[in-house]
Amino acid sequence: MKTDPEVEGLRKRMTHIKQVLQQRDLKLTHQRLEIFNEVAKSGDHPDAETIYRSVRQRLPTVSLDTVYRTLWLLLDLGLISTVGPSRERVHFDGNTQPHHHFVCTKCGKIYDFYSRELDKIEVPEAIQALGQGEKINVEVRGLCHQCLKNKSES
Amino acid sequence: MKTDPEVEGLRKRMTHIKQVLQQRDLKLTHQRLEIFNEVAKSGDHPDAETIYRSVRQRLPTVSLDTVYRTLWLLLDLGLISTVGPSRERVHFDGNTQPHHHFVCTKCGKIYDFYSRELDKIEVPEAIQALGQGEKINVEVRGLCHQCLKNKSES
DNA sequence: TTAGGTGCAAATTCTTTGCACCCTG
DNA sequence: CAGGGTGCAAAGAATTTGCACCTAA
Repeated sequence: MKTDPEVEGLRKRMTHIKQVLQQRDLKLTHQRLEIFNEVAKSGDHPDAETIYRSVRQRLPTVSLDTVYRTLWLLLDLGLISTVGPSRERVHFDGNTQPHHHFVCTKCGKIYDFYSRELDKIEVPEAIQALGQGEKINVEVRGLCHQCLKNKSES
Repeated sequence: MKTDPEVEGLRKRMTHIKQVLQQRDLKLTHQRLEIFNEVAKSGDHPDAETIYRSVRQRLPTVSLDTVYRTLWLLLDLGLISTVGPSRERVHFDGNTQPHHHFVCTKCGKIYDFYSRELDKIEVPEAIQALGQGEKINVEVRGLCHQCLKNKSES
C-alpha cells in the first residue's frame, strides 16, 4: 500500500522534524526520531501502547514513558495531532440537536457552535467503503480565546 | 441562559428516556433518570467525574461506578453521545494531509477518508466568538462494516 | 417476589513522576 | 563535558469488576 509519493513525503517530514528540534535546542535522539517515524508512517490512529510496541522492534530498550513524553512533545511542536480532544478523557455530549465542535488544541476544551450551513453537509460517498454514516459533525480545531491570551502573555 | 424551548425539550427527552428504558425492560431508577437529566441539560461536555459531582447534590449516595455504568448504557441506547472516539483512549494522528474521519460509534475505530468537497469548507464566523480556528476536520459517525455485520448476526 | 441495579471496595488499566545514569551537542 | 533525555520502578488517575444488598416491576 506504500506509494512512492508517500515515502517521499515521509522523508521530507523526517527532515522537517530534525529542523524543528534543532531550532528549539531539543536533542535529536534516536527515540524521538523513531517514534515520530512510527506515527508519521502509520495510516492508522495508533494509541501510545501500539506505537510503543512498534518502536520496540527497532529500539528494544525504549520505555513506554519515553513514548508518552515524546508524543506530547511532538504534539506541542505541532508535528502530529490527536484525534478528538487532546489529552483529555471521554467527554459526554447530551446535545441532540445538530451542532458542531470547536476544540481548543491547547487546553482541550470543547465548545458547541451552530451553523445552518454546516448542517447541510451530506455523508460523502467515500464513506460507503467504510460503513454506514449516520451523523456528521464538523470539528474546528484551534486556540480558544483564553489560550490565545495566555500565549501572548508568555 | 435557559430558554423555555430548552426546558420544554428537556421535558420531552425525559419522557423519551423513560419510554426507551421500558421498551427494553430496563428499570427506571432514580439514578438513571438523574444522570441522564444531568447530561441532557448540560450545554457542556462533562466528563464522568463532573457528572458524578452534580448528581451527588441530588442523590448523595450515588457512586462513581454507577455513573459510568449508566453513561455507557445511555450511550448504547443512543440517548447521548461522546465527543471524539467513544470509549477509547487518546489516539495520535500523523497524517498531515487534509483528511477527515469516520468514527465507528460501536467499536471506536477511526478511519481516514478524503474529500475535495469537504476540504473546501471554511471556518464559519461563529468561531470568532470562541477563538481562532485553524483546521477543519469533518467527522462522520456511524457503524463500520464489521460492526454492521456483527449486529445483523446477533 | 425476583431479577436487574446499586454501592462499596478492590482490581485493572492508562499515564505521569522522581531519580540516577546516559548520550547528544 | 554539561545538561537535556532516557529507563526504571513506583505513584497517581481513570475506569471496571465482584459481590452482597436493595428496589422497581
